[in-house]
Amino acid sequence: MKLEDAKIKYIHTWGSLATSWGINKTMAQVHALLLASTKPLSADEIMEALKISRGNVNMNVRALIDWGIVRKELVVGERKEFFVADKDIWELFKQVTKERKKREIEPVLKILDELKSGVEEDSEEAETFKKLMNDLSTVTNTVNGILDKAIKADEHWLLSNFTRMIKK
Amino acid sequence: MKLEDAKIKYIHTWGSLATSWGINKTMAQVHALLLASTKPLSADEIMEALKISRGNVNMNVRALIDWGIVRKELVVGERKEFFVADKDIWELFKQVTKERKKREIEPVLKILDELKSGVEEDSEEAETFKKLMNDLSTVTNTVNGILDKAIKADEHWLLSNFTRMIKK
DNA sequence: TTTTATTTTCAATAATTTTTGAAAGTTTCG
DNA sequence: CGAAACTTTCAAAAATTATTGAAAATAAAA
Repeated sequence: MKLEDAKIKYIHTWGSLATSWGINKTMAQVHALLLASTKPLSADEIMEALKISRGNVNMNVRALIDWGIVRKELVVGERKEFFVADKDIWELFKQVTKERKKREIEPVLKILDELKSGVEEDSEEAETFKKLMNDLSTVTNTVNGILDKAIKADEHWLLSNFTRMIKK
Repeated sequence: MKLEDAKIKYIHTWGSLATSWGINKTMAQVHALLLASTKPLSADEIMEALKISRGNVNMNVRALIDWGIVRKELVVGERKEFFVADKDIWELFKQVTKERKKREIEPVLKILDELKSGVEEDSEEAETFKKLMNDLSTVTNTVNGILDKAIKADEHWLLSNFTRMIKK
């Protein structure tokens, strides 16, 4: 397979994985492109590579920066901005995990707790409901805790400790 | 707070969490409704509770059954079908994890491996690319392995073993 | 300061995903 | 069998989400 074709396939694959996990496809593709690049890329280069508009590049690059997984890099003698993605994939994984936890999981946990304690009634139905809120909280909290640990862990810990643990 | 209001808020909350993780909102809401119900519900009852069409109920209930998290239940003396969701939230978590792994993660791993070994070239750029494929594989494989373990674990193992491990 | 390059914004448009609802298909019952 | 009860399908419509592109804003250079 030619490198160019492999890159295209990789960018598409990553984009559709992202889509099925609720992440904008173009955002994932811009990130994938930057990951695979040996040098910083300008907005024009991203436009050209992914055949997307300037506005779209701008919005998605901003979002990636906001997520903490892409940064600006100055190129000497150039006036425009260039962008790079950190090549450490563990760092990426941790950063994405951290952001999603913060943005999506934690607010839900808060609401579940409010609902659990907010209902005074104690009919059978209310009890079922409270138990459900409690169970959902427990699972979500456990998952949240595991993710916390993963975020704090270093690569070595994740690879050895965790990996050893999960191999029966 | 009144139970009815709490239920509505819970169904909405769960629906929007699902949306941000790439799961259809209505599907999550139907599931949430069944979870919170003390008795099996018919298509008509779901339509009424969520104010959605018959076709929509049918499609989403089918999808939930396909995911293995909802099942039909016969109600004596009734001709129509009734649906229930398993109340064991760990079971739900494991089932959803299993399906997403199978449907989304594993196919991507396969492609990453193909791409890693499929490129013959060995320029600097090709090497960067192969390293990237390798790193993405490693992280994805590790995550996949952790999920595998979670799927096989029983509730007790998850709660004690895993929880203890993740608490510093 | 003025000009030029570059980035940002955002209303309009396009693409995608979800939902509807009515017709067709099934199943059950008399 | 035929009718009634119920479920499924799917093309069209609606809703949501993503993208464009040109104008406005900003920053650098002259």
